[in-house]
Amino acid sequence: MDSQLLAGTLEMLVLQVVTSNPAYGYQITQEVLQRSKCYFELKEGSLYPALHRMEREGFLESYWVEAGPKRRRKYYRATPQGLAALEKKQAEWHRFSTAVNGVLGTPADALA
Amino acid sequence: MDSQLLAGTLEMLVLQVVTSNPAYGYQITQEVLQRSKCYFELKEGSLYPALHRMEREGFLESYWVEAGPKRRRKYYRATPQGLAALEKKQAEWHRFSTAVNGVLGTPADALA
DNA sequence: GTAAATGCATTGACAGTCTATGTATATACC
DNA sequence: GGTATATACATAGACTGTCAATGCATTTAC
Repeated sequence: MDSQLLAGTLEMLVLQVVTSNPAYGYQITQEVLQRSKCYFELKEGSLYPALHRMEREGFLESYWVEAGPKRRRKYYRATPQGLAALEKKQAEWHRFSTAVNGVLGTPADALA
Repeated sequence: MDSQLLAGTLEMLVLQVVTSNPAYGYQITQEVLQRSKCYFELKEGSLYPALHRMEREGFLESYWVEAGPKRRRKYYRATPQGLAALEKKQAEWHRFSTAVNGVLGTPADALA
């Protein structure tokens, strides 16, 4: 995983995951790990600041769930603003990757 | 242009451009602008530090060319190490974008 | 003659991820 | 019973890299 590259996409990835279903921190790391075929190994130092940031921005809501006598999980789900932000970020990602491939001269049919 | 996204790819884009032909700073910005269909508007504050950084790392070589009685252009070209770095960055970019699309659930045939 | 484009470069602000650390429970294995 | 690993949240300081702003100067178009 390239952390420089991650910078611009982390929020989009997290939003995408919690849009399918509400999820808690550790679960999000596992879900992203799995969907990316072990490419993205999210670190706590990146994930939690991002979650708190997006909650402050109104993209996410959170609630606690008891998961055993002494274990709590903090679930996050996307708000309507979060959904809108996700769509915007997806469109931006598409423009960006198209632009990069344009500079690289990559033919479209090489992108499988 | 999203500057967060740019972060991880700027060096690759510059290397790609000067690999085709040696180029000077302003020319690189125009070439990237054109190849990306006006998506990437490289700023001096990003480009020049990157050029100097890559020259220090041995990825680029530079030489001055007179372009008029009182105008000089500083051309950059990729070294063999720069070429190797470019190939590595391209492979990393490919893995990265594949991973992102995997998380987004984007089907391969949607990537044109 | 004057505005815009060309050309190189640096500085300080800012954003975002990383490593390292802290605290604690749950599980698997011997 | 003990120990290592996985689970679970969170923060602090280091580090990297882009940005806006600025500076200086030449060339071109009107």
